[in-house]
Amino acid sequence: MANKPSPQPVVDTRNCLLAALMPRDFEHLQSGLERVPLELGAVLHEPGAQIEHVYFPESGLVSMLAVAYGHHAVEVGLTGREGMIGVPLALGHDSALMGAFVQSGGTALRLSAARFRRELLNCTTLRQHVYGFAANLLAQVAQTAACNRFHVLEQRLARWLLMAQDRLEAEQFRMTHEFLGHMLGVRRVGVTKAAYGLQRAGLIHYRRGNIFIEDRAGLERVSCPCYAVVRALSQTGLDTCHLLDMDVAAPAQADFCAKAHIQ
Amino acid sequence: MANKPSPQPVVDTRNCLLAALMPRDFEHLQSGLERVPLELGAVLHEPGAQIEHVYFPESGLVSMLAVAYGHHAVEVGLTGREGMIGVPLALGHDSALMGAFVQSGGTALRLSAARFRRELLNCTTLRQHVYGFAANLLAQVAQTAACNRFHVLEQRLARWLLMAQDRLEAEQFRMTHEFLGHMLGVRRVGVTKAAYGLQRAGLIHYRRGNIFIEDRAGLERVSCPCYAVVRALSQTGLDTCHLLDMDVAAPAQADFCAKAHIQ
DNA sequence: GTGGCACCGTTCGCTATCGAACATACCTCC
DNA sequence: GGAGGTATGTTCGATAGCGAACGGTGCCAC
Repeated sequence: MANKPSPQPVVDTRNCLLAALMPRDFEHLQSGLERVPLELGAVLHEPGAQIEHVYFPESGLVSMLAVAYGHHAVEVGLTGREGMIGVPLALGHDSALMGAFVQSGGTALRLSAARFRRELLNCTTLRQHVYGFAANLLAQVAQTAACNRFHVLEQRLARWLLMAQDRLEAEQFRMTHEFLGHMLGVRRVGVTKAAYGLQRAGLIHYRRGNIFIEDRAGLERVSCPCYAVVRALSQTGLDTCHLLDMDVAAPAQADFCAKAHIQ
Repeated sequence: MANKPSPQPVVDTRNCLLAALMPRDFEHLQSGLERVPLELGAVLHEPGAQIEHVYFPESGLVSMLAVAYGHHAVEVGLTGREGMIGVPLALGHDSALMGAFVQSGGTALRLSAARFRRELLNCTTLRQHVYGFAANLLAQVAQTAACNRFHVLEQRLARWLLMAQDRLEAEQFRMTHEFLGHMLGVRRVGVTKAAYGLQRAGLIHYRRGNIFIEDRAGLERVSCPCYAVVRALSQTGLDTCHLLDMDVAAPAQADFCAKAHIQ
């Protein structure tokens, strides 16, 4: 806790979990890492199937999906270069609990499942960051569950766009209404209506599969507060590497329970 | 991995995570453990607040809640003696990510946050079981998110009753429509209608806050498959201590993605 | 340039659930 | 044995989203 010389993270990758490692640790890991493209639409993990590789995205966007038997999938988690795909493995569970699906192309570093488990045992820093991300993911998934239950589509769409923009670090990205519908668990038609609303309000505009964020602050206003909540929760607790230089005013967390008091 | 004499778990507690420890480990832990009643309606954790204690239920039922700002809470996770309350702490996150609320009274062993973190470092077995439960929880929360989005109330109610029965190990338990409404994130009236449907079908019957499960197999039929899915996922991977002597035929997991294929 | 396709816009009838009431039955306590 | 509280039953109008369909429009390939 004293003022040790602050560790110089290796910046050989843009993935936050790996970039936070000490040079020594990262070098040790390097022989197992393989840089692979994340191609749009690729399925990284099928739910229930054995995990072969874990992925550390460096760019792009990966959705984690849960499937309601007989229905479509919904997105329950979303990560970019701040996280990883394969959290269950770190928890000792060798099959995927959620589907993982590339939403927006990029690259990732991947590691075999066996190697990942070994490294996790050897490297405290890696373990800390991976578990920190696991906690964030749990928070995100839980909030998404509530959000899916209560908030109307327009709010949820705004939230999704904000989350995507944070991770893609761009004002514009490719994303059709059809895809958004799959993520939000609604029909394409529903997305069109909601997106039209946001466009009319001057918050976004879109055109043939390209979405442009026009007014981010405005989007934050119409989005459900789940956006800010997840962001705030992910900043408390373990000080993990964080991609976002956020300036969000943390919402009043104190009265969550008051608002939802049972009885 | 060889045939060591199979470890004799201490059966000093009915909590599965703790009961799975070696005698030596459990004894070491004992000085920090305190048996406390879980009183119906007690709030064990407030979301966002510092975690003071972790709880290992021995009986009773604890819900984990996520709050949609300005709305009610929904249950995103449910545990009894097979799990614990305070998973984020094991992941290095010292504030609660979800609310925790006693649904049905019982007792728990509790441990201070600091002691828990220490023991977790020292005891491999504890770590394995806690992380295994964390994985199960993640799966449960993710599935609940999808379930809340897609399935109709009657199915979800049936699922909830099954989960509760598994954990309470009884055919009958106290539970009003009002409470169920809070758990499922719907109005009391909605629960009354759905429950009435289940009662007419001879699957349950209820009376002034007591619910009796009459036909478990029937409930499993009308419940959404999320019930079986979560149960199945929690049985793959790490072989954690499991409360349930289940005979469920694992659902066909292979075609999850096929059903939900994104194009 | 024209055919085909991917993407977006719109409509219609339908259903689950909502919010807000009000009505009834049972249990407990004095 | 009545009073009051708790638990369940019922109703009414409103609405978000569903499923299915069809129409338009810009882009690209041939």
